[in-house]
Amino acid sequence: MGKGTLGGGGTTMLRRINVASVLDAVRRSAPAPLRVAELVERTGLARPTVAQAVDELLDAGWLQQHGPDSADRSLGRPAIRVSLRGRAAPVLGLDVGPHRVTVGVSDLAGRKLSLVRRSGPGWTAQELLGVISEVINEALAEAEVPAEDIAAAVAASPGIVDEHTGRVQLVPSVPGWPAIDLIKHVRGMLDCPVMLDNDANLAALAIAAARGGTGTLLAVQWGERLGAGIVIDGRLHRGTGAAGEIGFIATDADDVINPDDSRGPLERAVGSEAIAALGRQAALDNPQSRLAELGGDQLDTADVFAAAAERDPVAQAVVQRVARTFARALAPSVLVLDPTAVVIGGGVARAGAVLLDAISDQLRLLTLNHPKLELSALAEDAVVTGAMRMALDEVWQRKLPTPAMTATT
Amino acid sequence: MGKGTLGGGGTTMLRRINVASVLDAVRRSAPAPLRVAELVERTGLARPTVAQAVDELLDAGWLQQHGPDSADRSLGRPAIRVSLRGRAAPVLGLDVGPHRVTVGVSDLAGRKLSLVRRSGPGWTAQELLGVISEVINEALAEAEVPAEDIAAAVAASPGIVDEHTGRVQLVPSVPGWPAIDLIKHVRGMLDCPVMLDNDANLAALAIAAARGGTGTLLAVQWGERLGAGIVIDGRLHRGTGAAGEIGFIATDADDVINPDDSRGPLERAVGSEAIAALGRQAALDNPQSRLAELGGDQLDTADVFAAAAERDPVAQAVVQRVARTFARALAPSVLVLDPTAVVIGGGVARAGAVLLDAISDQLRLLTLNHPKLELSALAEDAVVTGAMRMALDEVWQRKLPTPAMTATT
DNA sequence: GTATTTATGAACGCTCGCTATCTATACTGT
DNA sequence: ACAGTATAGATAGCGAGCGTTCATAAATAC
Repeated sequence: MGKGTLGGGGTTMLRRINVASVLDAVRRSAPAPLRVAELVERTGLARPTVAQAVDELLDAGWLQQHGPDSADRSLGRPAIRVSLRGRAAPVLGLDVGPHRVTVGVSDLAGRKLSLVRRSGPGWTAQELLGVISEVINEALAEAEVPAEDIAAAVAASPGIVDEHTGRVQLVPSVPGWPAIDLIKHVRGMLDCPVMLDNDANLAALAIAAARGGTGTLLAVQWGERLGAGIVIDGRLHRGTGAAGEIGFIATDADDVINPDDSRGPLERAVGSEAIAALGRQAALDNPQSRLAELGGDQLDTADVFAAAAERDPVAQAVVQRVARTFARALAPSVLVLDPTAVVIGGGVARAGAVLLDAISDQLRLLTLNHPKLELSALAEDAVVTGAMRMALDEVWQRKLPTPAMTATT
Repeated sequence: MGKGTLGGGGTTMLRRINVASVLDAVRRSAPAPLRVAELVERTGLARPTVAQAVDELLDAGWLQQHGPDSADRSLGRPAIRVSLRGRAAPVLGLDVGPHRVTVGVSDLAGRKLSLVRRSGPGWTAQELLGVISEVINEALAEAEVPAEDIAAAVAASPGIVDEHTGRVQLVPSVPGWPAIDLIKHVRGMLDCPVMLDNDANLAALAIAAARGGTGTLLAVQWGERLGAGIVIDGRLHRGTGAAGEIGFIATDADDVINPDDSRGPLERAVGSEAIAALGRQAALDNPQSRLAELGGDQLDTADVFAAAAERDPVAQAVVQRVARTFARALAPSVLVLDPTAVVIGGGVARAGAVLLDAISDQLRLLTLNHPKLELSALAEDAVVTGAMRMALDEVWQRKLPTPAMTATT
């Protein structure tokens, strides 16, 4: 950094671009190590250029050198192979909910270094901050990463999050929640860029990453509340900040949103609470049914799906009704977005094929292109994984210099 | 172009980047001409670099030189000023519908050079091709642009368009429509990249461009049929190819899509035909009303809105019902997309404030963030304008070398 | 043990952009 | 009318980076 060629493009920018190009090539093939010759081929650069870039990246700690692996025996002199040194810039993801705090630490290549969960019976806002600190420290210790090494952190919170101020706008069902300043708290521990985002958004990001780069994904988080994240070609769609709030979709012809109510019509109709309530009612009306047997007095959402899986007609009717309501609510968005896939995660996703097939049948009647309908394979880790993913994106975007022009407004 | 440094990034790429950077700066300030000193400031490059780039661009015909304008008298030697030479790469936009063909030619800076419309009473597919040729030639003549100069062309067609093959998938109400190969026909006349896209998409692109760069736009085209285009931060959202098909949103609790029917439930409920039908029925039921007076036997969509504007309660009830149905259908998508603005264009948009206010009232009851609701200012030219816009984007994307890395998959 | 294959390392020449200097032009003030 | 001054354009020298080429090292196959 001898000369301060601040904004524009000089010859030193060219070097940075090429170094970035090499780093990017290594990243893409992670975790497989690459030979220099392969880098030459993939980047299209000349060998000395690549070699120089590799040296620089090795010095800076972004790459690590592998000894010639015994398995890779070819003719000629064995090649030096390099791969991403994940610990160069580990990132931290944080999933905060009223009843559970999860923290994950990931290395640059996206490998999980640690994952720590802590559940509790509903903390107050003050207690929560203490728990968060503890869990973060545990996760750091397990990953053997010092706090000051963390290059970026992303926290997930329920509710609508203002992307820039990092404040929670719409309140989840915890008193004092919007008052706590998660970003400030985490930044006090980590000294790195800290971002906050909606949990459904982050889950969507994780699922999209697992599915591969392109296409449009609508990822629904379905539990007590209902939210969705939209990922288009790898980028999160935020709208003005409240995109994906499917919980507030009206279900009845006369439904109206009450802004003071923290739950929306669809949540009241098919949230896990509502499903359990429907089940209880059906069990009361049909005391002989398998559903009534299974559930007993404390009939649960899971019981409804279990009974339906056992072909209990009463439970099946409930599932049918839930699926119909959900599909009718979602169909307009599917028509408008025309997503490649719709993935359902969250607690209700554990219902499995019973629910999925019913929704699929309904959705097929209401849409033109029928997107793939799947259950999230990531289960409850989706949100933390997405948080780590977003932190990773942040680090890479900072490191791989987006060529000046595109950024220029 | 001395050495064929094919893919990678050498020193010649650097030059290209800088030239592109200069060109981009000129483009942004179009149509205002720029002094070299201003270019130096905006690009952050050194003066000799800019000077060389300007020379090169002048030689290549992308820039044109202005004499020192008398108005701009400052101290010192008068500066040479350069601006975009629009005719360096003019583009052509084409809007083809069953009853109307519109062709526009635009220069690089987005100035319209010509716009030719031709209406007819429903051509056959074969006649249509002939009409298209004629109108294109007229537009070229009026713009004084030889056909071989056109750098890109985009055609708009109703129906769902496969982005890559350029085939129309879903059939509009013209026999033989999907059989005609618009792209092939136009390419035969122009010898340049020709693309085909959905008309609602292109209208959305035009409206988004008129509104300015960022944000999410949901642009509804509301006529006999209903479609919408989605533009996110200047980029069109296509989904798997059929995004924005709001015409197929179900309106009644028992609606189901019939894939063989070319019109969807919402179109049957609130398309301009349906509005007119509702009006006729209301007039029959209330022969004394202003609506019945206005419309007479041949009651029209426009009559309904005219009567409503004159505060005829019968017509107002019809408008209210249409607005309610439309808002209920659109609300879920507004919740999911959370757009910055919803703009309504197409024939029904001529209804004006009467309809808009009614929709706005309904939508306010059903969404969290209330997007701006507006009527399209572009009226019937939206589609051609969008087609030209997209052709322009294509030209610029080809000319401003997207730096290798971002493009690499 | 020799030949072959593959990867590494160093030296040369090219192009490009930046800094600094010089020249050209027109307005302004006396 | 003439000199002063301020701004813009043209030119030369410097430094940095990339690409090409040649020589060298290491391991495998015959």
